[in-house]
Amino acid sequence: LAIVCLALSIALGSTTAGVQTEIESVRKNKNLITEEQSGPLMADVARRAGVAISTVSRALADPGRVNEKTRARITAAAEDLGYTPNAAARNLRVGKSDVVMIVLPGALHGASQIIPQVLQSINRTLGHYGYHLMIANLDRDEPSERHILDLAYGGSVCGAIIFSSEPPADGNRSLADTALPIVSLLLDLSGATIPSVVTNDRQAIKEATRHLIELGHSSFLYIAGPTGNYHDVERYAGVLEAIQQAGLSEQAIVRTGGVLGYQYGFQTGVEAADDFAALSVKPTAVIASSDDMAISFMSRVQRMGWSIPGTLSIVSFDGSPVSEYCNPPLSTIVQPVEDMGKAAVDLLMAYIDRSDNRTGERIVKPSRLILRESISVPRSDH
Amino acid sequence: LAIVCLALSIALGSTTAGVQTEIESVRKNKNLITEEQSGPLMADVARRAGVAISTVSRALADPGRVNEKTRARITAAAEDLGYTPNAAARNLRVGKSDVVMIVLPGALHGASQIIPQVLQSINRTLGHYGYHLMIANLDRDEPSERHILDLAYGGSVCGAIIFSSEPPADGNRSLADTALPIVSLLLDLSGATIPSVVTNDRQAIKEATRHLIELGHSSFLYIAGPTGNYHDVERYAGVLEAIQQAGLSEQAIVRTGGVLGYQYGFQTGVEAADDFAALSVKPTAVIASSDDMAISFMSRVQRMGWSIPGTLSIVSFDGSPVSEYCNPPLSTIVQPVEDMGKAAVDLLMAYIDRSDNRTGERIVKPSRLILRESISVPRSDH
DNA sequence: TTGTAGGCGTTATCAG
DNA sequence: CTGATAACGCCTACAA
Repeated sequence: LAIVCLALSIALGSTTAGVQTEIESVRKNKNLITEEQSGPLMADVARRAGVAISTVSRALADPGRVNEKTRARITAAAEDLGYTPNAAARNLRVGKSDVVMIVLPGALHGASQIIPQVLQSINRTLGHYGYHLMIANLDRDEPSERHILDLAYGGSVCGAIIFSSEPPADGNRSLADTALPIVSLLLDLSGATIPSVVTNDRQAIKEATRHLIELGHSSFLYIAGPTGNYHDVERYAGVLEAIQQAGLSEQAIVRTGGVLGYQYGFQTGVEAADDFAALSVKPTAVIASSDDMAISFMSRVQRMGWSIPGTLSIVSFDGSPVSEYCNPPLSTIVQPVEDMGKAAVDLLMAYIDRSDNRTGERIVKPSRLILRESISVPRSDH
Repeated sequence: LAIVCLALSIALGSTTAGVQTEIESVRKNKNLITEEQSGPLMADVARRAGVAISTVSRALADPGRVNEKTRARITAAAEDLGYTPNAAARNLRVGKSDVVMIVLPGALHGASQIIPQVLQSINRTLGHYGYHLMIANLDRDEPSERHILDLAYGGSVCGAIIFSSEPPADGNRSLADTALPIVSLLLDLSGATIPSVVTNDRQAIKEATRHLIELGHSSFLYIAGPTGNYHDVERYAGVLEAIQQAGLSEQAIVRTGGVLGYQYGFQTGVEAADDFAALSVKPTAVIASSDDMAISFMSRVQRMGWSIPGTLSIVSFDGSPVSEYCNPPLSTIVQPVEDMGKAAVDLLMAYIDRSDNRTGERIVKPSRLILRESISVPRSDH
């Protein structure tokens, strides 16, 4: 006990002998075993300001409802003691926490490049609202999913953002079935009544494809992300629409990739390069569903002797920062990740505040094609 | 109330009429305003299993100290009801939370490439210990730092990992002064009695430099990270040691970069390329303190007509996944990020469990140079 | 082995 | 405008 108070008085710096006894007296009847470091309590602040605990609570939470003079005394006392309210106690009392969790996919696929940006944007926006961010890594195994669900069902979090993955579930519980406010980011789950913030995958890649067609390309290699994945479905559909509207048939596209379970997209790009090499008749343009794939594909294909964009044009999806510094600089569809992160938080906050029942709202933040040197007119040797 | 119970009985699926009344009766005297969704309570489980609340608590926390038969009844009841303990209540009672926070730097510098890996490694290891991970984004401004300190002082977290940044502080509080267990990751803060998990920045880059010297290089461009930064200091020192041991003078090194405040390292690399172009006598080798810098530098310098490694060799630091797919593939010093993340968690857990006073322990996980095609013997035209 | 009772630090209701 | 008081849901001596 002496050590605790000594430390405190040192921290407080100066004439704090009075404080020491005050705190000590409050602590007298505490269980001596549990007693460790925990900081000053609201009771300590109250004592120092010469008011009741409840008044301190009010002064701190709702400064309007307390006399200006006493409020000043109280905040001063709190400041002096370095008081910080105990979050667990508050959460327990009000039945709600101030943390939101983000569920990240275990395998990053193409997403690895943009995760730091998304996290930063989300966390910053949450901070603005006074909330904190908890990470839940979604390895698709039982203990990991249970861990996540415990957070939701145990009241540790008051909302969740699901990043590019399906809602986790174990035997009898599922994130989707909770009353917990949820927003899906990147994946469109609005059909399952989960509000979603997405980009226009299909439209954006359709326009990129149309651009290639206008340049004269008529045969394509499409490098797919994990088959069946929402993004894969949407993006391939976009390519197909452009092809068909140009009067070409689906035969104009060679599909490769599609393997599930790679940690990064790079491996897919490497294999796609081999697939390309094995083709008897080579497409003149490549559409990759992530920058990672495009980057490793380019690297391997250049090493095999093809030149980009001389004999092969390439465009991909993500807009990762590194794409600008590839060789050649990569044409890519830039996702507005910061916008999307912010929008997801705003949407989630709206659901939390109004405690609305969930609707299948959907917000679309358009992506935009950036043309760089990886694209040109097709080679003529074919 | 009826709605709540209806939802519950639907969720439970089958013959739950009895359950409904049980839960209802427990809830009878709850404040009807606060009442929202919150799941089944321990009291509900106790009632259903026909035992006292304390017995349920024991059965769940310490299965050994309860009769096997009643334990089975209790876990069955908990399972049926989909019971998940309330985290806030438990934390309040035991005076400790089960979440650890990671403090991330606001500006990512070179770190952007490895953050997802670190996060994943840390979160996975924490999950193994039964802990959760909270993110604290360290923008260097007052509200943001206060936000972080509230987490620590409010008992929201039971430990912190500081990733490549200085401990945050506001007026009277500092993370470093807390009794909170802290581990520094990447930055060596062991001198300030903060246990640290680091890599051998100096030694690793020294060996890389020595390798360049052995190939015949004797003039270098060093692209620095933010000046004064720990990594910058260490890495430059490593380069210098190698140079001097080879009998060369510090004049053999041209320094560039060093700007603080860039979000990514790419910008630094771009400027370094301009600096390189402006030099009247060109170095034959480049040492970049992050992959980001090296990548954008290569891109720009190649565009200016220099070939790599023909006229210029380059090596950098980080070992980001993309480095393998650069053009040419980039020689880089790979940091064992997953190892380091795991080690940081293990170390933190040790401090939490033993509630040791902090010592200045330091764990070094060696980095390793990977040689790829961006390095060769120097051009002879000089 | 199980039940009873008290308290963790807040907030919110109710009188004064 | 302020003070006393009762929960919030769980854990843990202590008693049975």
